[in-house]
Amino acid sequence: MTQPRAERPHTGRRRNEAAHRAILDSALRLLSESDGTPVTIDAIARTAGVGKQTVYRWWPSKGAVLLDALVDQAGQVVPDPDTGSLREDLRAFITATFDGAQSTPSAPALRTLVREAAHDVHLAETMRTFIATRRATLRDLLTRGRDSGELPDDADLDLIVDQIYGVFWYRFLLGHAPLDHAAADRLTDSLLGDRNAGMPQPGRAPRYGQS
Amino acid sequence: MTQPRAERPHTGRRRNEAAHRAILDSALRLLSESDGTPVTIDAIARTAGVGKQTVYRWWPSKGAVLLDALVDQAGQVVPDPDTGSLREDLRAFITATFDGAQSTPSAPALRTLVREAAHDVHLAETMRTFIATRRATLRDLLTRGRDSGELPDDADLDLIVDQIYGVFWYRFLLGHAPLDHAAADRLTDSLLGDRNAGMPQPGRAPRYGQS
DNA sequence: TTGTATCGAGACTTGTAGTCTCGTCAAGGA
DNA sequence: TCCTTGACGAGACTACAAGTCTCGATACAA
Repeated sequence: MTQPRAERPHTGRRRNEAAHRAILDSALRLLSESDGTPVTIDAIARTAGVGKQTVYRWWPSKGAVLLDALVDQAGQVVPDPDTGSLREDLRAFITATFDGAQSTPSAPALRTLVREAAHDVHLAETMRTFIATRRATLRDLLTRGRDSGELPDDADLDLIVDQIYGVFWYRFLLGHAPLDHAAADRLTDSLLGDRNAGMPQPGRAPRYGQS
Repeated sequence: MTQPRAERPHTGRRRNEAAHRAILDSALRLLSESDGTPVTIDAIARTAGVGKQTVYRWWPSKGAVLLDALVDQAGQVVPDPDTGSLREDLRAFITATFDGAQSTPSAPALRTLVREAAHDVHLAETMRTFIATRRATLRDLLTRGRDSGELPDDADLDLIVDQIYGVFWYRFLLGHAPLDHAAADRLTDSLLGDRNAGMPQPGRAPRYGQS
């Protein structure tokens, strides 16, 4: 794992940042315009006015380009609301997740990306870590809620996380049902108990102690 | 849509049922043994001792072969318990769904199949209808529960269905958390209210009337 | 000016789905 | 029995996409 860069500074022509940007832009555009058919490297390079080798000089695989394009525009902003109320935090997180995937022009892009990930090991791995940060944030949010007594001590946080992301991906990929604010609200209430939304209730007071 | 078969009975050699079976068996075996790499038609035909054209004489695409192989061995048996208790019915349905996908040797096969479906329109469509029958059964089960008052009238049945299948597919495909009986139980309780599992409780009595 | 690394361009290799062709084989009809 | 018909195994072939390789041109620094 020697780094030759440390020995000799750099000679020769520098990498072209403009080409880098053009590739990302083309990738994102093609991804957005895709009707489900996979986006090809040839198409990306051609529309970016760039040689294929240039693409592979910056990224190791097609999947890496596509994911980078999407991340680049979506930003790495993970919502992490902290209003003091678990219910409000959760509602905000779910709403932001739903909105984030739908409002941007990247919805079809993200769908295409998932399809590509099914065959691209490199992309699948990168996506997993991308998703993991969001899962971790959500889990922290739930942990706060459990510590404050808004969730019972024996609540299965992983199951709650999976119910949220399960519903999200399931509806996002199949598109058979909406991912709107109403759905976010109902999902929140379903997970925290929908009969007493926001209202304190004796039978549900915080419990300290192992079940 | 004329049926020439009605005019002239049939002449020539008949289709070989043995070849048909051999293809399905080979497909299923390769699917089961697959480590994630896609199963090729060449491999199926070769291990079945059959020409590629014979495969395409029976099925329109690779995906059709794979799905048929899986359906053939899994059977079309959709669990539909009716014990009189929604909670028990739901628990049984979820447990059966979890078990069905995992206990058989078809778990890796099903995972591979989903990956293939990402690129095969024909397969994706067939799979959608396959899944739809299961969704419908689950929805009927929930409707029974709502009619009997075990679910409130304003319960979002579609959301419950999606929570169940969302968690199922999410965990099945990612494999980061178990799909065991404990998980099925917790999911059931989460959806019906986990604080009073099986016990009648005044504050949660069935409510008739729109919210 | 010269050495070096990147550039655009495109030929090339590899792998796979699906088609086409060929000689063979089985089944029914004449 | 022989002939027609259509399925059979085998494999060549086409189409297409990922990724590699090569080439002459170009930009930057010593």
